[in-house]
Amino acid sequence: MELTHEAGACSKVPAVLREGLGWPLARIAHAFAAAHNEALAPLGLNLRTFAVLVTVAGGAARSQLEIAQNVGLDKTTLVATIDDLERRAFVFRKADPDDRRARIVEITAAGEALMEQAGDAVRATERRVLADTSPEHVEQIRASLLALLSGPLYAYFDRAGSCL
Amino acid sequence: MELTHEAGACSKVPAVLREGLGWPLARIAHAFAAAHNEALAPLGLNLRTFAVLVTVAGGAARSQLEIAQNVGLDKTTLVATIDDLERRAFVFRKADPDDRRARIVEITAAGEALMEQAGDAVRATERRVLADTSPEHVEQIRASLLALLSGPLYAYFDRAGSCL
DNA sequence: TCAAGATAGTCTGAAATAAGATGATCTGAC
DNA sequence: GTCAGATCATCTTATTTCAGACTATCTTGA
Repeated sequence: MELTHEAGACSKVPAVLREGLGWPLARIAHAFAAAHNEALAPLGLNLRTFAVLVTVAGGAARSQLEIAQNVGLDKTTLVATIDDLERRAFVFRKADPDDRRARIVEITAAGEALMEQAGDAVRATERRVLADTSPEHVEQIRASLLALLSGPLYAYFDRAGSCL
Repeated sequence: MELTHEAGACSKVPAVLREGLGWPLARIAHAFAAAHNEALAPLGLNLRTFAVLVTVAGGAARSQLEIAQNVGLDKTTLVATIDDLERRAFVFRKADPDDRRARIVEITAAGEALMEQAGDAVRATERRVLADTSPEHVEQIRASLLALLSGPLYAYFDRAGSCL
């Protein structure tokens, strides 16, 4: 049935690791990230810069800190990420009139265009990588994953540190 | 229902990210790793050293490279990890009589003892973090995740690079 | 036997990561 | 008003990570 590769790929992995959720999650998330990064590389992006770009575009996040928290990045890492995107003129910083400590980050026209392309690439990658899995099943996995956050795992969700 | 926190935790996350599997996987895997690392820290271990320790103990992996591939580590990273464990006398390297290039890594009695403790800690963490999720559901998620490897994602699974 | 290429482990250096410190600014209690 | 403490972005620094080079060894095929 479906688990063809489990034996092949994981048979030598100790039970303690295979039986839990932590190790499978880590490995599969890593594989996913690799697929996305590969798809985004031709555009000069990776999963992280893309995530920041769309978050900036969305406009839901006011400050840089808020962007970092939404996406799941360390504040220090975000500075470098914005620097990178700003250097290439996909976003720009401007002063926040209401709070002179804060910087408002906005997307440029070039950034919007790039984001469109990148969004297509990301969606295409998801489709390609999940080609063997029915949309219903994917949706079910997604819901299950997000549901985990309702439990005690939530305490670890918004920790500092970069997940991308 | 179960998705209480989805709105709270992810409402500001752009749809492109939330709709796919890549970003949720990354964040949740990161949260899981944080929980495990926290639990293992008092023992002087982390998810990576623990994974290597149990793999060595399992004896299924002959060489260092094989350990690295099973666990999902870069070979360079593994050298440092083994160095660390060896310095603290939890494992030791010995010459492979059949291949003088290779080193056989074995666990010590102290390593076995530590592994027992660490295994308990890891299992307890999984239970704690998944307290709100039924064992059947957990098992279903786990099976779904591993099943993804039957598809095109498998190509990215055994890539070089450390996932832990 | 020898050469060519693959493979195991290690080392090096460049890049990425993140904890903590810093300077500027805001907020609230008095 | 002002002072103490919180907050935003950034910088500094120590650590981690990983690609690529390197040595030693094995394998294969002439």
